[in-house]
Amino acid sequence: MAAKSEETRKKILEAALRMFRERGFAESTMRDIAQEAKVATGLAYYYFPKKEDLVMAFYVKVNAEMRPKVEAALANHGKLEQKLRALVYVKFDYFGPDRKFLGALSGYSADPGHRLSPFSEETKEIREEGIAQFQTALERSELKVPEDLVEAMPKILWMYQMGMVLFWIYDRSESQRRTQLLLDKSLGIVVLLLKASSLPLMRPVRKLILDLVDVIAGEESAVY
Amino acid sequence: MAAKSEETRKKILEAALRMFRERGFAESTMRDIAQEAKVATGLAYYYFPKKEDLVMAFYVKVNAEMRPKVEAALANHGKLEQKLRALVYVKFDYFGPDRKFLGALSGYSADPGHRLSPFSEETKEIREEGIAQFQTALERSELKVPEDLVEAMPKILWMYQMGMVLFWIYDRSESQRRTQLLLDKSLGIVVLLLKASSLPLMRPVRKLILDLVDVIAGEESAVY
DNA sequence: TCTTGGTCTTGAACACGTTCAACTGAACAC
DNA sequence: GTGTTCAGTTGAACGTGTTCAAGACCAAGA
Repeated sequence: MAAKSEETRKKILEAALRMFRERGFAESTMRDIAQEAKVATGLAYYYFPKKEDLVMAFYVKVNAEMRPKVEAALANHGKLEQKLRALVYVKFDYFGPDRKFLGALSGYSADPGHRLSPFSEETKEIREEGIAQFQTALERSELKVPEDLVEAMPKILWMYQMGMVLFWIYDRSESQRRTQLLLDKSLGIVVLLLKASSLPLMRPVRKLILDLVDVIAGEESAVY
Repeated sequence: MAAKSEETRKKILEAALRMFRERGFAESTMRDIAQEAKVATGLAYYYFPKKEDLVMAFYVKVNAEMRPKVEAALANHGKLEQKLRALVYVKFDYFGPDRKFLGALSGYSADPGHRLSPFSEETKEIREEGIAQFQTALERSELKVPEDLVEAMPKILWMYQMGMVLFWIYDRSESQRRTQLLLDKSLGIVVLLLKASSLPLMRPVRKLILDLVDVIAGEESAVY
């Protein structure tokens, strides 16, 4: 029965996450994790070929757990600003207890070649789910996004969110007050810019931005 | 005599850089480096307590070697756009042969807590020298930077440069054509925005941006 | 010349991520 | 029942970054 195997896998993952939270990523050795899960070292590697894979599993787990809250945040029509704020806060809430341990990881975040990077092939599914959230947020908002921006806008907003999360992870101010501030100040600007972008006058500016997005997020691109 | 010691240090550093370039950072073991330098493993650690310290030494070395070229690029008055482009190109030229090996490192780039990050305490000196370059570029340009932006503008431009370099490092397109494109498209925008920012009408916008910069780059901040 | 005190230098040892050959036991075929 | 297979499991072993106790070397003082 596959149940037994699944059980073991779960036991190891849970031991790992417990340990990551308590002491941090680097400080938790695979030996300790295996011991905590009461299995041999090798077995941990049987289920998670790399230590990083434990982190990938963590991403997936948290992502799944967040889903209902995200859906709640997007449930009905409403102001875009509030929806964006809500989306970001769901992430802060769920990653909250792991902020410190995420910090240890996010060295990788800038390297799109690294599996744990939010821009990597391996995290593609999670990333696209994230982008889709912003698409929904836009659709259910008071804003009419210009036709030519419809495709790029969710990506841009997702990027904005990643920036916020990254800043939050490294924010050493008490209760991450700085992130709070940054979010307050920048959200308004983002929405304002979005509104302004609809003006007919702005057509050439939109073209410019789209070109940039194309280069940055394009097919054979470095990032994404 | 300190000369002997200096000699040994240099020998080790050179062996390391040679090896990093040939096989990459992760692939060069400290044992190999020491052997290549014909010393015991422990001695490499005597001069460079961590493997990373070899990289720090590399930063410092390249930074020093770049200085004359940078000064040449900034020598006389001229168009800002050209100066900015020149500054970025000096970096590309000097880091060119090491693009691949930089990629292996720049995992760290997002983590301001990591010594090798361009935002860390350890790289402060290099960073400030870089920011000063942009200050000079602004001073010797055709542009009159509004009083209230004088302090922040060099930092913003330095950030812009870091973005370009990061993108370049990960750019897998042939001859980094994408970076080329991005630079072409974005430089114009940057200069345009800078010019537009001088309009009296833009005062409140400037205030907004300065607030943002304050939060992001402020004292007890995460970044910087 | 001998002693001393410091700077250099050595290689073995340690902890960690990771690999692997060997073993166990349950499911299935006959 | 006996044999076969294979997912699951074990712990020893390997290569890596890093540490460290011990020794070599050398300049300066006696």
